[in-house]
Amino acid sequence: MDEKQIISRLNTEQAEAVRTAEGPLLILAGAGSGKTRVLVHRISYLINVLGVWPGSILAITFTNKAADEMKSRVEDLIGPDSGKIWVMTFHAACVRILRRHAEELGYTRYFTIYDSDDSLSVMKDIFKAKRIDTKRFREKQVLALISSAKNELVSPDRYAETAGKDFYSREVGSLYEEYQKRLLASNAMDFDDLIGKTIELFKRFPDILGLYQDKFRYLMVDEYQDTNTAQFSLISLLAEKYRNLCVVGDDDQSIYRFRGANIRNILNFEQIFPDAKVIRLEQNYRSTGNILEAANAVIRNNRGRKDKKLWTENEEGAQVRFRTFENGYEEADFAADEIRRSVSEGKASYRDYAVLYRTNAQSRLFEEKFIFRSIPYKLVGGVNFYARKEIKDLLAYLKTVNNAVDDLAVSRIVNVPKRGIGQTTMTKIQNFAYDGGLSLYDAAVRVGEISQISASAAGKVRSFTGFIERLREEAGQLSVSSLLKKVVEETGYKDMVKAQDDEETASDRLGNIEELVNKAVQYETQNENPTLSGFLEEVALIADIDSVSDGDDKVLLMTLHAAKGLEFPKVYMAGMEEGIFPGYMSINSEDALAAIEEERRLCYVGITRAEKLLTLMAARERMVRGNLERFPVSRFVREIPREMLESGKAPASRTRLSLPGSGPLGPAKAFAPSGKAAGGNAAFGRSFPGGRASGGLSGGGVSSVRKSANAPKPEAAKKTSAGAPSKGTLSYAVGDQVNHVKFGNGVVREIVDRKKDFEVAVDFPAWGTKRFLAAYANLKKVE
DNA sequence: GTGCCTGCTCACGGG
DNA sequence: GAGCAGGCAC
Repeated sequence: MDEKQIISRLNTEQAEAVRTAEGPLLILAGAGSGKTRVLVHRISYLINVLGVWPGSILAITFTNKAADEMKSRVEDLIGPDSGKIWVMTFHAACVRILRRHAEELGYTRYFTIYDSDDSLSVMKDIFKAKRIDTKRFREKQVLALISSAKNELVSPDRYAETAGKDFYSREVGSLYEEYQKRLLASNAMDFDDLIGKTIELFKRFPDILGLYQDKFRYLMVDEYQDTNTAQFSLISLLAEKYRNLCVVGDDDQSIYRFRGANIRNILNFEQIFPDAKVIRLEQNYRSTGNILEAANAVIRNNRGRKDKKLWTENEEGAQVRFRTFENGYEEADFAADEIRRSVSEGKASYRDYAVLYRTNAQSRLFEEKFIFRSIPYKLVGGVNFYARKEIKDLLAYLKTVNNAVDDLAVSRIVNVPKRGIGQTTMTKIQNFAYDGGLSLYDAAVRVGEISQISASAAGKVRSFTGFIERLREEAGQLSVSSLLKKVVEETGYKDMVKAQDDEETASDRLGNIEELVNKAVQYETQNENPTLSGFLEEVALIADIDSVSDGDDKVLLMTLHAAKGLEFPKVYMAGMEEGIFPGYMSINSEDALAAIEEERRLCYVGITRAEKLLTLMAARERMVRGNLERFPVSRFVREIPREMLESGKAPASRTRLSLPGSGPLGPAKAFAPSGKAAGGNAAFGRSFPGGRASGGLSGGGVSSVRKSANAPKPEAAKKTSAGAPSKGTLSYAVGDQVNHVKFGNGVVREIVDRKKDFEVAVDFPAWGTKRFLAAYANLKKVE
């Protein structure tokens, strides 16, 4: 494709952006203004017109889905050479660099990537080991602080320095240090480390940085408004030498402040790069005039944004609709009914629709109604596939084979499925590992040297390590999927699932296992050089949204966050209520102003997803965490001038809220739906406007449901009798001194002959009298 | 050693 | 409403 062809497909501003190949460039790309089009054509221009070598281009996106889309569109334009371009997410690019240079930083190239669940497990272990009072510190909170520290490039050392005398900060600092120590010992990095360690690599080894600066002479960053300080620093380092940095973003769509996104990166780009060229893309090709006007009306209430106004040549289209309902059920039913009707009348396909909401918890009602009306849908988000227990277990086997010093993976699977290696044995192995500076796995291999472990327990440990050894030997010859299948078969994992779950759950989980095997096969076919660590890496970096494909004729259900970058002919935005959206957390937050502006940007993102028809929905009352709450209509709805909204009849609803005027809101601080602020008395917590205390709804009703759900099943009796140990005889009598693993030595005070076993009462000097069943207590007579 | 029950806590968004 | 730690029963 030559220059003329490329330019002919673009408008004036787009063409200018494509032609600006050298120097810093900021493209302010409004929603639906064709920014992917610009990026793709810019790459084509660099290669086809300027003769740039494809391997010297690095294009960074935030999701794999965006990267894949860009890759395939570039391939359409320039052909197979496109494979040489690095089009990938921040995290993937960093992993690729780190695998090559991990040794320099004290890791091996087989390092494991920890997701947030993994990080939480590590932190819980640390809390236990350091006996941290969980009333004063919370694991998640500490992790959040560590994460923000990493996003701001604050090392444990510097954290400790700046903590000063503040007790809390000092403690967090020491937890941060310990956390990093454990990750390094496990040859593991968390998501933030992937960025941070790459920066560390570049800063400590200027020659390595130089290598990549020379390689990536042309840098492009998509969704630039969502970069955090660390990511910005990474880009700056790479761009320092040749300064060919093109960033594309929209400050109005910055919605990831909570995970460290620094909106100043885009707002101050021209200060940081004074010679930067700025190009604005303000023509929208996606939405109707009415939808765009509504979006503009909402977003103009934000301060501190770059001035811009989207416009379109598209038709005005239908008015934006606003519907109110008695409750969340009616809201969901309305959308389901409309969708089903217009599809059955042949006016639309399921894939034309998306339902967007603020929180994942809101999806349930829609799922119910969609199932009830047989509407095919796909739920994006919620519990990530790779976060499911069975998937994490099986992957932990692969991780152990790949990186045996990953203590977290080892402790996850050492007794899953059950092989009789319980907490007691594990504690002994852990102590041995700790004393000798060994990994858990190495300690387990040397189980014979641990004197307190009985021969039978040691045998069980050996059969585990033997199994891993065999897998490791075969890993060289076997494909990833064959290795995975072997793990599933030889551990008896499926039998465990069938035995411990009810039929429906078991079939779900077995399906997930099949799905994982499929993913492994898919990975092998799609990669020229498939490796075990390559597969684990791909799996670690995948996001739920990545699985959404245009092929399925399904309604999409997802959060507003997940919807960024997507577009649909018809969009429903649910839960347009004060307290839901904007959420009460932002209304009540310390910097409510900034928090609500971020919510407003989220609303803007939602509105601009719609091409032809947008429906805003609100319910008068809804169940929030088991409590019935009432919320007024969202301020965002009120920010759209009345005459722009069509608030016609809502067939599913009998009573409708009248549309409130656009006057100022009442006191925002009134929201405290969780009841926390009221010192535990839930009735006082529900202080919604005009609130009536609907006490009594939570307690009794909920627990009676739980009871009936857990009614004993007929097979319960069978299970227990099968698993019970035999009674046998005792090696000690009343008055004897005995030893217990946890409580130490004590004196037997009483032995009672129960039907199946002896009940033994023992006096311990430090613990008082404890009662055990002999078969389980494993008491040993002290001679 | 393990499974089950209970009470407690937490609770927005996600790579 | 859900997930989890801790206690209890077998």
